[in-house]
Amino acid sequence: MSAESSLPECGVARFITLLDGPWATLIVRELLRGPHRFTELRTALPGISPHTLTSRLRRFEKHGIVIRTAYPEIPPRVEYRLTPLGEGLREVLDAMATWALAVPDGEPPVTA
Amino acid sequence: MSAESSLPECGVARFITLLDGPWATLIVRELLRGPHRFTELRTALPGISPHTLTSRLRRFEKHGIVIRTAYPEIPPRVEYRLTPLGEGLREVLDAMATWALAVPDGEPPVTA
DNA sequence: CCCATTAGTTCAGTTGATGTAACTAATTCC
DNA sequence: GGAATTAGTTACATCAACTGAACTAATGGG
Repeated sequence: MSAESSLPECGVARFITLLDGPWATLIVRELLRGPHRFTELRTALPGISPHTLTSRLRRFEKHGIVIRTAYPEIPPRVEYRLTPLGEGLREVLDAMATWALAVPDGEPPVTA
Repeated sequence: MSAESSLPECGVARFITLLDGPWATLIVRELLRGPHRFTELRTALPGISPHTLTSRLRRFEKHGIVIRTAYPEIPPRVEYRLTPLGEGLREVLDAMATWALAVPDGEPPVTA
């Protein structure tokens, strides 16, 4: 059963189903800067494994968030770019960043 | 080491550090509807374990996102409510929901 | 006296995601 | 001929988050 295809009705629940895990949102953040090749994404996201990167990209592709374009060259070249739907995430990430930057960084100084 | 206190500089990375895991965002969604007691939150979020709920709530409290108020009664009564900072998440969740609802639900019809 | 209630805590156990390493194809460069 | 490059894939091991059940305190009710 492709239960993974049926998204929750609640918008918020739906969002976190699509962009779960620590990497998904970060990948989108990079793609928002422009199209990237597989290796460029790996470089931009230190620590991500090719396995994880591939799985996230595949899911995005499946849901129409990114477009994968493979050029028949040697060595291979593949470009990932956001679709208009994916571009719509810019507002969400902007909202996230705006809010998060307002959160005090460390512990409030121990005044006691 | 309280490395957990130092948040990433990037707003987006910071956000997902604060609201990680599948439950964090859902808890905020509930709290956005108004203050809740511990048990009310458990009821509103079927499947969450008390352990997970407590840990999320503690983190939120630590970062000034929620306020925990314990009334010295028997049986105990504890109320969780968002701080003004936490209320600021309303815009973020709204953006998430708005975007996610625009994502087609199932597989795109096989037109080929 | 014993049970129910509330807000947790603690322990242990499982699952799923994530990372690591190695390996592939196909062509160009040396 | 052999190395390098790119975009993955596969298998395997690991790790952490999450769950579940049981247990705590303190008091009111039957």
